[in-house]
Amino acid sequence: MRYMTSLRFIDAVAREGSIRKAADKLAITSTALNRRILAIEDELGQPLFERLPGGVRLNTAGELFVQHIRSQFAELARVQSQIADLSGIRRGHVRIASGADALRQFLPKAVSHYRTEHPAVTFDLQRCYGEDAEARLDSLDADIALIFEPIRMAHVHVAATVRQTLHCVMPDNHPLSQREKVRLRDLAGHRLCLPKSDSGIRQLLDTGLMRRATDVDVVLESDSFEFMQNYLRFENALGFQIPIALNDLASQRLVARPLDPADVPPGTLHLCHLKGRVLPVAAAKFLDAIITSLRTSYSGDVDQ
Amino acid sequence: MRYMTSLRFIDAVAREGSIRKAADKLAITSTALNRRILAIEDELGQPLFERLPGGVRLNTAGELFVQHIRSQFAELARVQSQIADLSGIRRGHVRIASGADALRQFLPKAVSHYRTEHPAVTFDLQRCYGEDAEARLDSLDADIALIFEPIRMAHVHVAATVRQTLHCVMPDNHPLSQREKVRLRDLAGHRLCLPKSDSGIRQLLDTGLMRRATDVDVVLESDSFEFMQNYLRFENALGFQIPIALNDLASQRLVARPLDPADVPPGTLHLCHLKGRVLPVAAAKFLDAIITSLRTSYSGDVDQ
DNA sequence: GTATCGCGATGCGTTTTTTGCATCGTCTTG
DNA sequence: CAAGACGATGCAAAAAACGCATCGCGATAC
Repeated sequence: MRYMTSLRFIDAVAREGSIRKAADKLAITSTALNRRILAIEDELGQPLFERLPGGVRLNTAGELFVQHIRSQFAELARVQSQIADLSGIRRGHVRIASGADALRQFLPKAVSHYRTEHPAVTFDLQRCYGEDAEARLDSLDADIALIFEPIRMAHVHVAATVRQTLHCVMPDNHPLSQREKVRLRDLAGHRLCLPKSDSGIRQLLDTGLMRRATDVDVVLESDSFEFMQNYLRFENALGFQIPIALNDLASQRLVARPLDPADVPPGTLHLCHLKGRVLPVAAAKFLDAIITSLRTSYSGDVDQ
Repeated sequence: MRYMTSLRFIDAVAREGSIRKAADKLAITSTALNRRILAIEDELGQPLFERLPGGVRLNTAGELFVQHIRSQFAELARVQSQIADLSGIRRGHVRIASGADALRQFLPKAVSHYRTEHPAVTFDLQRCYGEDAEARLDSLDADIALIFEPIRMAHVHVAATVRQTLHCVMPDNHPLSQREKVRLRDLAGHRLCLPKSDSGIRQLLDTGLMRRATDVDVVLESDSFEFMQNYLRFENALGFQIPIALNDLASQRLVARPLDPADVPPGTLHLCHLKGRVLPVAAAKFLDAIITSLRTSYSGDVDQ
């Protein structure tokens, strides 16, 4: 939308922290950009940026205004999506922030399936660490977030949750593969690969291990399950993952066994959007679709 | 705000139902206006207006878009007000839709008092009949509405209510002026002036009269209490009003006596704004102020 | 302490966009 | 059937936005 150019520019400057850098990204000269900002500040009656020697930074008024700008973008997108929906062809753009878990297996399937039905809908998948997913909802850089334990920020709305029992992943010839369930005390004496401590899986494991004071042999920490998955065979070690992130382990000659819920409480995958926000049609429908799809895959474990 | 010009134009065309008429009002030529609209429709990828022989009319998409535009205006006003508030100036504009009742006495006092404290805040008082007040909230033409019985539309939020006992107004030498309270049966044999049937007062009276099947002598109906007030002495008749609308009756040699609540239920004055809307700071503060002021005047009868 | 570098602001000529005028085609109305 | 009002469009003038060169200022490097 042409008329929003100045607003987009301000948003860009706020993000870059420098008029010249933003101008580069926007492919205009810094003078043009500078003057647009001065013009808006003039109309508003007060500055939006503090001028620092190394660039600019939003002041309080600017903070408010940029927030307003972003919500306008989101609103416009919603209305456009709604209007497009009128013509029968659903078009639109869905921006998803997710941890690595859902990005592995579940989201690729879900997105591709949705796109076969609505080819005019495009997607933006943002891989997030820690509470970044929630932050992106907040800054309106994402419409939907899939977060596995825990929810830290107050103003996200959880549309649905999926309980996920932690699984222990191991080579198919590992002694523990004989068992149906793995208990924490079984882990003693085996080599473990753990996710890094900011991951939800790790936190669940830690509380379990803490409670049982189990002595374990952690040989490796990584935030890439990809890596771990390929590593396990070499060391004949144990990894951990939740069902939603598990794809065909068989082809890699791995198996997954659930951890006893008595030892490690099941974690929760949260499907969220920003509280109080009305999602664009495309995003709302996609959210519906994945909730339905999760309900069929994890029937008893989905709550709305 | 300059960047909103096109949006304001679209809003104007939607209201006027004709590009040429809107262009006149906006003091530009119809060609310029026409082209702006074509440009936006082009960007949006679909038309917003149906072209009729006598002008234009919003189509469904346009309906959605104009609604979006108006909410953007309101949002921008709110943010501006909030930003202005930061610098301590507290400027702003408050638009109030009200029935005649509160406009007589209460609002003039309240507005003038508020303006002594915040001289940079300006006001727009809209006198409304029937459900027009609610409609103006809905179309974002008003920030606050004061409505005396009943609330008809679903999407107004009632910030506070004031119970108002109906009073009987009469010349100070009228026989009924001797009583502390007036009962409905006392009205028999006296001449009555009633407000018109779409007024809240009339509806309360009607239900009361209906219930008691009281036989009354209605000599006059008017929707102007001003008129009635000046008329009562001539006929030695009885009028009806709620306390908030009563000003110095003494100077006109009139008195007011409450109707027994057993006969006529007390009415309710509603202080409303649009549900889900965040009011501009100035409007919100003013609303707070009048609620506080009502609380001191009608202590027991104010609910929030 | 000084030179240098990067930043935002500004004057000025140029380019792009917007506007107004004249005019067209269409539809309703008398 | 003619008159009037409406929105659309070609074209020239006016206005706005832009890019270039340059200034002043503060931080940083040496």
